Amino acid sequence: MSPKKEQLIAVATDLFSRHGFHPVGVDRILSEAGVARMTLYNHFPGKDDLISAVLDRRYHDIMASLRACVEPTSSAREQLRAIFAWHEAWFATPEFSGCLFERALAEFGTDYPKISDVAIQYKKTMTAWMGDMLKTHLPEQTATRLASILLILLDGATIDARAFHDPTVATRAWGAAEAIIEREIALTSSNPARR
Amino acid sequence: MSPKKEQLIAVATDLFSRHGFHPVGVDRILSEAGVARMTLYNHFPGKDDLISAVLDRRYHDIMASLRACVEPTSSAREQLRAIFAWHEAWFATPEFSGCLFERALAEFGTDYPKISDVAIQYKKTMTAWMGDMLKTHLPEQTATRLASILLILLDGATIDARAFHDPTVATRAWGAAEAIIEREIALTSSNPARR
DNA sequence: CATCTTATACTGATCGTTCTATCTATTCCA
DNA sequence: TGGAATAGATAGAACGATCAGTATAAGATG
Repeated sequence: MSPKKEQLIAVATDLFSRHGFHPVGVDRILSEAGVARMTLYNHFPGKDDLISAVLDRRYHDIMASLRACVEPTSSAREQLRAIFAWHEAWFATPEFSGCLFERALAEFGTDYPKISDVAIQYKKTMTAWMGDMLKTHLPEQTATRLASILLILLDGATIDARAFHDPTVATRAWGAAEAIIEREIALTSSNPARR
Repeated sequence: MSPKKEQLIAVATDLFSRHGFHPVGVDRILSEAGVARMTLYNHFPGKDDLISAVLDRRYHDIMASLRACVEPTSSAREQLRAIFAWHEAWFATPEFSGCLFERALAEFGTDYPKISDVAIQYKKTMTAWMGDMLKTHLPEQTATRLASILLILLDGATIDARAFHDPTVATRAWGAAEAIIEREIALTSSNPARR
């Protein structure tokens, strides 16, 4: 990919993260990236598509970073713990400013599919991934329901970590997740009929 | 309060809820409210203050609505259940479009205190309220930690309910909350030394 | 030669905000 | 009861700034 296009995405990601999508104008991205106006419009039909590209990039980066943190050979619980730990480390990052997908959803709603689709896909992918981990210990239906709860915990933790500038919410979220998982496993194993 | 001011807040609330804060211009609020330009600027120094007033109003409305749903004489668990049920009913509302406080935080971050303070105050109030309920059954420190988890669950459920257009996340969130509370109560009562 | 990037000027629209001048309703005093 | 004073609301023009996007032509790189 063109280095100019790369830099546009990188600078746009930084600016959008710090100030939001609407408040950051094309002009600012251009001057901060040191790129000419027409170069942007040669690579992207419009600002919407730049936003979309930023979210796409972010999606792949995050998934790659997450997968690198999760040892596929370890137990399901260990893998889930790694996901929550990844979030805590992320929250503690100085540049942490919430989840870009959530903020895109908050600013644009679900009316701009080009933008919101990535955000929703991210949620679905995470839920499915965690669901797969849980299915090694739990019946499918239970695992799916539990995964949706884990997503709620991760999303809620991300929101509150930003609002309170407090990375430790991830620890409490993981504590809650562990309690729920343990309870469900205990219920299932003590009552094999549920399998 | 002046009826014109009232209507400005009402119309602005509706438009902000449906489209976000940045995309809705002053002109649109004025024309939709049938109010003259200068009338707005006589009541509010600027758009920021109108947003702030909208959030303030929302804060008081929500707290009043919540308090009306929570029977003060019933048990702590019943009160908490009522809070989660209130959220589920809210999610199922046709005009539900996420939490306006969260969306204000997402759009403006914590750099505009006039706007973000209300959002953060709402979170703190909710946490303290739920913490007080839990303190009737649990030691203070445990109750505080648990309340922060309940807030995570409520915030996460609100986010996901909007993203997936699915009000039932509230039910799963409450199931998780119940599990965590039960476990904590069992732990405390079986080990009085923790009191 | 061809492709990419550059700079600059420009479009038409919209942004939040201010100004002016007129209109309407209430209030207060004679 | 009548008339002036006051306050609030009105319409509409205009402000300078910024918005996303386009046009054009020269410069760079291979």
